[in-house]
Amino acid sequence: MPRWVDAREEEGDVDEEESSSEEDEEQQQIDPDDEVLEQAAEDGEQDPGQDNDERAQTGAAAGPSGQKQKITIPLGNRKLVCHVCGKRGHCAGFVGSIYHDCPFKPCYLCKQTGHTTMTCPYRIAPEHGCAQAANLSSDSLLATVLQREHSGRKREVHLEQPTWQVDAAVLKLHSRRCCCLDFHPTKDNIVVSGDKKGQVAIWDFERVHERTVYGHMHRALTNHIRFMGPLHDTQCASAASDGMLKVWDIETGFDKELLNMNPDGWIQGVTDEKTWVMLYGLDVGIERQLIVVGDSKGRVYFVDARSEEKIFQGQLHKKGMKVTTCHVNPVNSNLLMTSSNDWTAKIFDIRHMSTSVDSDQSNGTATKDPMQVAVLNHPKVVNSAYFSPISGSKILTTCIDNRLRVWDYVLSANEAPDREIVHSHDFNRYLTPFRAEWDPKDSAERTFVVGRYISEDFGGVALHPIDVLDASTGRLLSQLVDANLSTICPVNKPHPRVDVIVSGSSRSLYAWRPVSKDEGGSSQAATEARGKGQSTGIVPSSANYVSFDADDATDRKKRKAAEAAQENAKVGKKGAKGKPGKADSDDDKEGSSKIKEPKERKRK
DNA sequence: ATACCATGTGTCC
DNA sequence: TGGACACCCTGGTA
Repeated sequence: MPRWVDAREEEGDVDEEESSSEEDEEQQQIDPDDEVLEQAAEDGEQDPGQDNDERAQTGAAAGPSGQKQKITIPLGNRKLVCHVCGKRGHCAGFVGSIYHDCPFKPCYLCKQTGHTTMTCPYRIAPEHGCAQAANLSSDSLLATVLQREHSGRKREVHLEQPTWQVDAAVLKLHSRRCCCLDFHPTKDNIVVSGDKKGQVAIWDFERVHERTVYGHMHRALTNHIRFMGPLHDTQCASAASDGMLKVWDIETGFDKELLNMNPDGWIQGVTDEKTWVMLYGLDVGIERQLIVVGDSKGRVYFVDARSEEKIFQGQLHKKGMKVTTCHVNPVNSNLLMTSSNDWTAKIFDIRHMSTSVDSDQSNGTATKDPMQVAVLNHPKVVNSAYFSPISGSKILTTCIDNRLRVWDYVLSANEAPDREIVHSHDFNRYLTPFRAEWDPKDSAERTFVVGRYISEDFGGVALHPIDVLDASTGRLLSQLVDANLSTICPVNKPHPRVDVIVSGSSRSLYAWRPVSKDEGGSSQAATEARGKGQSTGIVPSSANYVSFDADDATDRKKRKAAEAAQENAKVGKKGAKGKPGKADSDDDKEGSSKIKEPKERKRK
């Protein structure tokens, strides 16, 4: 299916729809430059405004007015229309597994003009375009490339890096896309996840069928989940867009509301998007059992998990801007870092409370704010800001300007970052925001993990790898791909104790483990396939796949009937039963799967 | 198979 | 300051 075909075209009379696929291919392989130049000359007198008008017209072709003219796209004449810029003569889109940018748009990766993503120097550079922040400007691009050429590309090869492979996967665990993850503080094989509809799940990635789903922990997007620490290892805190901060038990599903920002609920005609408050960034200071949570209005709240009371509320970020993450320093729990849509991350010292500039005076509870120690300015929204996990002295931020920033010392946080790493993760709409996460097992505090937005061609298959990067050099250490995982993985977390990375992608969870070279499975094959330019695609891995929502079109009706029958029978429900995905069917311990529904049932 | 849609941020006026 | 709209390598459902 040609992904580049625009809906507008389909509304028009496409006269030669039946043009053969070879023809299509031929058309798309036209050198964009030639065609573009030619076309630009042709369109010389046509300004962008007109373009827009034309677009609007065609878009409204089916509108009630009916007088809009249909456009005709004579494919035979190679008059392609680009759905990105609306100009004719070229088409942005996939050709096979390789995406061709619109030549009139800046590079998707580094956002600079003059080249496309395919030829972006940062994409080719061995250090992933990593540069001292001061050097990072358009006129240093050449210098970056020069330096690369001087120092050689040998550093790209790092044999000691393991190859990662999906070891276990639970497909369609959630009913909506997965938004957050956290690992159990004491049990190495347990991960919890939350989804876009407020569903939370506990999954055992060693016994892949073992999972528990609580259907309606929240009534909206679960933004963050954090375990309450080893002494309270069945307790989780979660913050969601329904404005609730809850602490709940993973074994019973029993939950307590610690904060409800919208106590009156949604009142039709009164409540709107402006008055509704959502909770975003969440962290737990384990020692003090202090829950820190930010909301959609730039406010941050401290809640004492023991007394279950709010002990602080303050406007720490710009009004109306959401606080995307909160992080308590792992060594000095007095230090708090927040990141926000107001293009900053900030560090606070919560020992020193000073008179607040604009905290909420009305309820009298918040008259002082923690002392602001540093402001980390960014050119765009900051998706996340985390202290390094062991010493707490480094800082890693994810910003939607496609740069990952590293500060080597907290004390220099007020200055420019020590490193900026160009990396494709600018996408917030439709997807959970990407957040780069430190690997807590790396004592050098260099390794971190982040999902990649732009796809890469792996032997004829377009996949979105998960990148393991070195914060000290910007070097790409590993890229995790699997043939069965074709969707983007915005949510990734390295395990704090064992060699596991868990990824949340769409409704599914995947657990990756390193494999040695000789037993290297399909993922390695996939990685190699890229270099060898194999066109055969990737062999499915032999991982323990289990699906809880068999989505085969052929099975769908059967499943619905079965679900209906179950529903009627009103038996303690297990959800759509585990269907072994690929390789394992011997281990289908039906009895061990469980969906607990203490309050409401998982799905209809 | 295809249409549609939910959705967040930036920019322009 | 707020509304309109562009963005345009999504994933799921009807």
